[in-house]
Amino acid sequence: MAADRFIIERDFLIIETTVKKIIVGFAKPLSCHNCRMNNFCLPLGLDADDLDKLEELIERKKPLQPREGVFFSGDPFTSIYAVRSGSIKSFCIDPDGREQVTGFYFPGEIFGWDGLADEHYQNTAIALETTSVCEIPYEQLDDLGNSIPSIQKHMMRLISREINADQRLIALLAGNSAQQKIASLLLSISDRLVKQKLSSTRLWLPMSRGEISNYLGLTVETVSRVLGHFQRKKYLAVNKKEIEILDKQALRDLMLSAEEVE
Amino acid sequence: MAADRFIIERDFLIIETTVKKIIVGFAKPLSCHNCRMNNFCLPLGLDADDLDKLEELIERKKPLQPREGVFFSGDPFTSIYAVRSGSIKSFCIDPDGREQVTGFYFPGEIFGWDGLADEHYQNTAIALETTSVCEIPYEQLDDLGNSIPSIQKHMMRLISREINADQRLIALLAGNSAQQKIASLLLSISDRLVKQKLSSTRLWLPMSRGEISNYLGLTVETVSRVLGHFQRKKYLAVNKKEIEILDKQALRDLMLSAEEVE
DNA sequence: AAATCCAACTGATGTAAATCAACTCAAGGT
DNA sequence: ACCTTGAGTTGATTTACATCAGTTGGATTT
Repeated sequence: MAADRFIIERDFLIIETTVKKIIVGFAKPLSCHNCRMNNFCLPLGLDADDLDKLEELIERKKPLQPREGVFFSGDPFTSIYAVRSGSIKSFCIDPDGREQVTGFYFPGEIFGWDGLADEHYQNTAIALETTSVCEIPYEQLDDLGNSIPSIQKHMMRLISREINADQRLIALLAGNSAQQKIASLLLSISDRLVKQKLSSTRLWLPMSRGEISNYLGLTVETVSRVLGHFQRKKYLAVNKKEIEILDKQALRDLMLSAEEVE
Repeated sequence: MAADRFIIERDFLIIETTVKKIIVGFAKPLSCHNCRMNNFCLPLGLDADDLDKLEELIERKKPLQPREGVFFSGDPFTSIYAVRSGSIKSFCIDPDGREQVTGFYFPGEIFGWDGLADEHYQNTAIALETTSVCEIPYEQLDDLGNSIPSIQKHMMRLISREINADQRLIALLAGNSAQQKIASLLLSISDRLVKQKLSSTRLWLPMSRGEISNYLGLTVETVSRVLGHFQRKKYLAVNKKEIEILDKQALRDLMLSAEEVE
């Protein structure tokens, strides 16, 4: 008990007790200027002046605990969000009550656009791990867009990115085998980790096997078996949620053709 | 040969010869005000003044022949399009060269947003039948949006609709059986025909079985068999591309639960 | 340290849909 | 009137993945 102390990890201010760590806030004042992600997040392509104005409306919330929700299906649409650190899963509930994962979001990626059309979020978004997000109130963003055309244009481009991502997923789901789906997801996550200046080959999956299988339209057993198969073929080294990509080219090749013989 | 004459069908001016009809243009000056679709197309929610300004930039192109392209994957992004009559299929080419249908668009629906993010269309869009579209040059639309906030807001809402549609398709592809996928598509098309003030039960599919199967991640044979099955169960009457929905509730029930026994 | 829990993995079996292979039929061309 | 072509359907067979049924191992509780 006497051992409790404050420490700093990443951007977080943390109380470390003998048994666990509790994130209590940010270690330093946050701004897009000093954000690791500013090269491809919301600020991308904005000049310093516009960025300053945009900054004023961004609210940095206190970090989310794992499984904590950002917004829920049916909530009135108020804001879009950027992942600052950690990861987010977004999912909707089918008419028959089943959950369907529609996306995973990593640092620098924007989520929440789905609520714009009818002013209520269609999806629920929850943190997969300890996660911090930047909230951008839409009404204010919209006002800013009306006075600064470059921000407006930028915003449209960001929404369109979501369309592109969704359509890539559609193509993946409609026309690929279990192996191709999983290879594709791993390569996609790997690419996105590079943007965080992390290793492209050693990755840590924040989501469970169940969440992966749901996202890809498979079962947990199949995901498990395919990962096992990739490991046996020395494409991967798998240790629970830790994955090392040993042969990225083999995974890429898998996307292009039917699998070579065993 | 002497029998050639001009006739008018729908909005089209047509030369009728003894053997075939050729569409040569529009029968009357076109405007959103007199468009059958104005209740839920681009104009939705705009007041008369704003609509007038929007109208000025809309180009009504001469009707497209079946299979004719509107834009092609890789083309520079210039415009978005609204279907005025007929239907459009949009598709992309996978890394491995396969075609993947990403959407079907019916009158009043907008397509082309996918090109916004990187200023080149990701998809190719072609007419499934004789089709007329309204072209809205994006640069001008954007300028108009900058001076008229309501148009801006409206535009964002339209893009978000595309996201919602794509995510519904993701959920359909990831978690449903062949029967559920096909039931869902038919119900969706039926709903959209109602907006054209057409029958919700007698419908004509402008796309081939191959295009349906590709869109839903199935094979032509499966589509054919499921339609046959639905016909035997008296859910549908199928005659090539003509479908009559006999038991809409049965199709809806299919979406909610595993199928009842044969 | 034993008991509980749950995510992940593995094996045996079942099945929905893919694949392979005809066959039908309407449309167009010669 | 005959031949070709391609979309659609139907049947037989195969297969990839789901389902069912344990087992394992790490984390949490008692």
